Amino acid sequence: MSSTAAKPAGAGAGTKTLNSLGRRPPPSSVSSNPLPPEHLASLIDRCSSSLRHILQIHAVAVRSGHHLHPIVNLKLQRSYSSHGRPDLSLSIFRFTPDPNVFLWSSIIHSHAVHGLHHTALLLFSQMLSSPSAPLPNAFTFSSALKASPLNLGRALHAISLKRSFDSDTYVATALLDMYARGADVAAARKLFELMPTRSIVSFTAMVTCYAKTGDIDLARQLFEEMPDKDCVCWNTMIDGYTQQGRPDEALLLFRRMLRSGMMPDEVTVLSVLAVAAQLGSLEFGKWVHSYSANNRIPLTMRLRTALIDMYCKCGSLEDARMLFDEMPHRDVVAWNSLIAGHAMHGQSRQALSFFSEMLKAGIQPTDITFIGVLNACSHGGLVEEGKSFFSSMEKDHGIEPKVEHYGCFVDLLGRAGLVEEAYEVMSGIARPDPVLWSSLLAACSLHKRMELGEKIAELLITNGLANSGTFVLLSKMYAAERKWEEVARLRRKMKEIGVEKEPGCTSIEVDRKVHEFVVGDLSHPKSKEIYAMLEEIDGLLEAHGYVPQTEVVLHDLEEAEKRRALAVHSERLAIAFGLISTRPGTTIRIVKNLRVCGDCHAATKLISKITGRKIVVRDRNRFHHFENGCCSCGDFW
DNA sequence: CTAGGGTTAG
Repeated sequence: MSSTAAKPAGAGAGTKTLNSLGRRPPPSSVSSNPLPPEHLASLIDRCSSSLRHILQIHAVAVRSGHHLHPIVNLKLQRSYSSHGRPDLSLSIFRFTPDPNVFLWSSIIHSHAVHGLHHTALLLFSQMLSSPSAPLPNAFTFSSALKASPLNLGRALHAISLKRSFDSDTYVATALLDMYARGADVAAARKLFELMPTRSIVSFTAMVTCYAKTGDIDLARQLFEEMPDKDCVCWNTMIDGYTQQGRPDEALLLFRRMLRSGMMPDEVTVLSVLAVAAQLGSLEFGKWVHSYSANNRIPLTMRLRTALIDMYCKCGSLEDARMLFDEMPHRDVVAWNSLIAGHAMHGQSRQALSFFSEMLKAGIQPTDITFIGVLNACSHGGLVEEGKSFFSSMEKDHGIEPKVEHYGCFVDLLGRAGLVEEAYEVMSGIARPDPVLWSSLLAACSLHKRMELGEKIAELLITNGLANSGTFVLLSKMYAAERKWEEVARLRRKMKEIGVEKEPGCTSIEVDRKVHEFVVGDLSHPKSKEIYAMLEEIDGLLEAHGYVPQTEVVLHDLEEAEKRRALAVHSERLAIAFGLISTRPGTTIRIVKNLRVCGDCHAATKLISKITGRKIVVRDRNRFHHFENGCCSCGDFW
């Protein structure tokens, strides 16, 4: 056997490895420990779940001089990688005198799976250029492909053809995955169709490709054609719907998965929690939480963080906070969720205090952290703090503001009425995003800055960047000034270029069932009771001095008609349904797909006072907590 | 003894 373990260089190299791990160096002479390498290898297999044990076995291997035995060495390297320590894997590799093709393939793979694509490719190129290194085989190629971008991947594809690796189903699937990542659907499909044998894995890779490029229906079609389904392909399909913003279909598929007897894993739960978060469905989110606890899904960092995010987005900061406090360690992602969560609930001071706690704990913020921080400032109207955070992100933390940060910043200035200043910030950006202009337009609408608003809207419309929101905001400004002919002109224009106003829709969850309402909805089985309740509320509102803000209505109607139009907004229907179908004193939680309208905001404040109910409203932008006649947003939103 | 599909935060 040509084991390298006997080479004298090995022991010295091993000493360095251990020193770099901060462990005691081995004795200078090889110990008489009789553990044979085969025994060590099986020990590694059996202790693979504990990094501590692996480190101990590594020490024993060095003491007995077997650490460079090719199998022991490889298994140690793989163990470190599977524990998320490619750094330790690399250190083993560096101290191995003449790595064989197994170790080369494995070290490239270790970096590729951890997203360290650059290092993986660097190692691959070292392998190709080093005269003493072995020739790469199909294993090496499939690992290198995992780290390859489209252009390099095409070159590797050519070499694969030349060396007939393409008939290897693993290489073929890795190629398919490479094209899928590079969004070359045509190439991926061709590979898939020409594959001699299609495994469940290659099917899943193709389904992923369709789902990621937005063709979710084609993905579904292929999914249904799969002869066998495992947990991964269910997860792919469920998450595809989630990512495309089709939570209802994700949910239906999840239910079907459970019925079929397939056991969900952590990834399924992560995806389904995102569904709960999208729907704002606290009951369902809680059900998923207890489901995962009852079905032995390990409560990993990722799962805890996804739960925190779900609880924030479903309106329960208390549950989010409890989970956060129970975390054994908190990484930046967990902090980000907590900060963003408090920002979206308008708890700006709390969010900022979490941010400073995080810095004190020595956690480096990321670009995402600053989105939460700037959002907190924006929702709280904290202009000076916002400016100072915006400038400090690059200065103190070396994070260059992205378009999203400019979005938050422009929003912050605009909301506070500093539209000119916001305009100046925008002018300083090379390629301002239409989202930024829309945000500024919203500020102009809010602060009745007609002239600038018109200018921005024109800019958006003439550049083909306008969406329904652009027209609605502009219409709102004209309607406020009673320029009905302008409003009508806009409506014609919308028709002409085929933009449709997104219909407002509000949902409420009662007894684990989601009820949806649109404006003037009569389709609910309890419509009669709902409208009776609405009428009762209207009477009470009037008695409490409520005056409808008819200026928010975008049609030139009689005053009485405007009032009627407002009274049947989707959020009112949902609240009325909540009042008749939940116990007195309980909190009513509703979710609206658009921003809550000014009139409904005023009415909801009063309803909370009259009925003594807390009402939590999630709109497109943030949460409003109504209690005893006040809203947590302080009427600033 | 090495290889292929799904993963959280705005």
